[in-house]
Amino acid sequence: MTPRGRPRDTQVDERVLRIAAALIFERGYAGLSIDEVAEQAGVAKTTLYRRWPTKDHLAVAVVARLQADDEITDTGDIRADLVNYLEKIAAALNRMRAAGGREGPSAGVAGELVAAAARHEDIGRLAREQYARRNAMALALIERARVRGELRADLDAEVLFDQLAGALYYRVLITGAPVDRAYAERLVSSALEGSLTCPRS
Amino acid sequence: MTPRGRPRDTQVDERVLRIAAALIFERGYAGLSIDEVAEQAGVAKTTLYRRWPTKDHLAVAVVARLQADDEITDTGDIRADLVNYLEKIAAALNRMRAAGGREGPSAGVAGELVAAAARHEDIGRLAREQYARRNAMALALIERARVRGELRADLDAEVLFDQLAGALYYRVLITGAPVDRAYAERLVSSALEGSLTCPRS
DNA sequence: GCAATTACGCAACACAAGTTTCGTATTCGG
DNA sequence: CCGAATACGAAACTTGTGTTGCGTAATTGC
Repeated sequence: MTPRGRPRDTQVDERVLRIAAALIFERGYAGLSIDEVAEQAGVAKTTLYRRWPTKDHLAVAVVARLQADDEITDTGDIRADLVNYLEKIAAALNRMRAAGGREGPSAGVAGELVAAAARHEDIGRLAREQYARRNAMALALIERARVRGELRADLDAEVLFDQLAGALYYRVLITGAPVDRAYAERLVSSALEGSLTCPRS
Repeated sequence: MTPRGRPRDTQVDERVLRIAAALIFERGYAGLSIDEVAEQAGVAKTTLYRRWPTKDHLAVAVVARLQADDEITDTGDIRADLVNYLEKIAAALNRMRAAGGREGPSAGVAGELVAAAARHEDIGRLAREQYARRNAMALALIERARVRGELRADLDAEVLFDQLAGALYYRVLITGAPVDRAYAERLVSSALEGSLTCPRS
């Protein structure tokens, strides 16, 4: 079952992704030119399009390979675990936001990737699978804390994670406010402790 | 201090926005062509670019004019008020998501607008001003509830609103999950009541 | 070795966003 | 009425994405 025809040059993938990463982080998404990548990589444009059908796909591939697989830590202290996890997400978001050398509160490359997921069904599906994987890890963490009595029995874990992750994305993508460890701590405190004067009433 | 030269034809703005709205909601952002809008409106392309310097600006203008100014209701029941407010935000998001006739969990036009805000400093600034206005109204609502004793005195109002609005945006833009009134109720319950087994400990 | 299959490079092309140039049309201030 | 300032229309142009056609190279199955 070996593939029939001439095999692809695997060095091309490596070289192209490296060059594209340099361009996108130096000049931003708009500064990433397919023609320039092809020229710098010494390949024809058709060779690029054989691997990544659009510029969006190439950009997603570039960013995807930098995303360290966020491993989750379970120390038994749900508050600390959540803060650590959110800090990893925030770091990834800040990396993407910094791409392009912007200074202001721009969402940078992160905003373009959201649009890419909206434009192409396959990118959207891929992204949702990634988020589902992450979500499952976080839900498992929350579930363990619930079982051992740290969290309420009638907890809505899905909503809790939406609240935490959503607040980070909202600030980066929409309001442009900063996200750092201090914010993650405020966020977890607020979500865990609630807002009512007299809860469970 | 009347402007010097020939005045702009105000009918053009109206006609162009109407045509652009029809195109963007029927065929999505990619199906919005400047050339086609100009042709259908019976004006030259330069006339469009005099008013909206990029396609992104035109798209933002189209969507902005449909956004009903979300008025906030203060019934004295913070839970009900928050649910109502979130439902209005969700309705606006669902409208944008529906644009383009997609079916799947795509973010539709909403994703493109996020990218537009990331690409153009002025659009980003405008958007942040809008969100700041909305945020201020929500914060005032929360503050009143806090003063009358419904909410905790040491509440972090900024984070609370990020949690609520952020979860909605996160689902629409990132995970593609649905947002409706039932979800808004789960969200408010979770945020208000907290997650800890024994809060204030 | 030979046919089928796939990859590659090259060049031309289609298409849309955005720009430039230039001639003409309005409006205001004097 | 005249000149400055701005708007409009038409057309050519630039740039970048993405496509197509074709000749050539590499690999597999036979």
